[in-house]
Amino acid sequence: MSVPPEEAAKDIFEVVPIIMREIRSVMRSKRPPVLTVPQYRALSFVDRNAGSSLLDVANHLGLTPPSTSKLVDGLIGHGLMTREEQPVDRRRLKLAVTDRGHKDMIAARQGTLAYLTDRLRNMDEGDREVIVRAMKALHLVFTGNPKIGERWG
Amino acid sequence: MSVPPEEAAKDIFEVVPIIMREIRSVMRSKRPPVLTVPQYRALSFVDRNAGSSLLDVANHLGLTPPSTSKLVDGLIGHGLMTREEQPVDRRRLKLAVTDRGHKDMIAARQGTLAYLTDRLRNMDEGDREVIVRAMKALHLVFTGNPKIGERWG
DNA sequence: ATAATTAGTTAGAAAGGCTAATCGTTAGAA
DNA sequence: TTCTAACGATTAGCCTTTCTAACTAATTAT
Repeated sequence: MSVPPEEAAKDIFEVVPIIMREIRSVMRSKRPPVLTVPQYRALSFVDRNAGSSLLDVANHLGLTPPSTSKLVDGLIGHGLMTREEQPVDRRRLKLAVTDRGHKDMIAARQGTLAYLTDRLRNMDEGDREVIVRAMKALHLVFTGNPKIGERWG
Repeated sequence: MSVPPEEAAKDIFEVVPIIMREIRSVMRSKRPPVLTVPQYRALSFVDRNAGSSLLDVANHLGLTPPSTSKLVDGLIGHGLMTREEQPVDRRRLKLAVTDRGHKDMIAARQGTLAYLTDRLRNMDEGDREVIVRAMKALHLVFTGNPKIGERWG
């Protein structure tokens, strides 16, 4: 039986915001320290791509450069990231994650994954397989990249 | 082959924020009028459940009553919702969506669905079926409700 | 050399979220 | 029945996130 794209879109639009709210809520509930979802995403990205510029991060997060600048300001203020000048092109920043930033990022990830894992533990195993396949397909559609998981190194 | 809950959790945590960012970005890009995701969700809920109280909406959105009060204030200020007193219990509000609120909500929904549909159009049909099944399973896990789609009336 | 482009920041506004305190209404118990 | 407890909603005050517009500094191209 055929599944039109409209139907899949409807279901995604219904369910994704619900899950996202849970994720946000879990990440906010850990304290201290607190990492918001964008903060976590920024740390994670720079951690994987050492020496990223501000625009690299902005593109990855889907934020404007000013918003990203403020976000990075905050992370630096909390000692989770550093901002260096590059001799090659003095306009471009060279961002890097500090040890503490790395630790906080891992902690935030673990906390959230533990929560999600717990939610998924009692479900039908076939459903979990379907979810994994769906996430891979969606990742491809929305990023052009078929591979999930580089993020986790 | 067995899919442990940890793996599904990881994939969800990777992919859901990406999709959510797209949804948010599409909803923000329509103008005028602009509806944010929580605004859309509040309108949609009240539209389906005419006469809802503020707490009903707050529970649905997962927000505190004060936050919801502000959100509703904004919607009323833009002429998208009305707030009435109930004679039965004068503490409880009776919220309702105006014609314009209904129209804006439909427009926001259509715009977002059109975007998502477009993204999903060129994918393998089997993948779409997997996505639909995954969304239903996730909806059940995160809401306790197996049924998606009441939202759309 | 000067103009255009690029990277990033600052300024100012709006939205969205929280907790704590308050007000009016209703329900329950002495 | 009265008085107290609980409930629904708002206000006040705070902080964060995001935007757009305007700016500075550095680099590239004409």
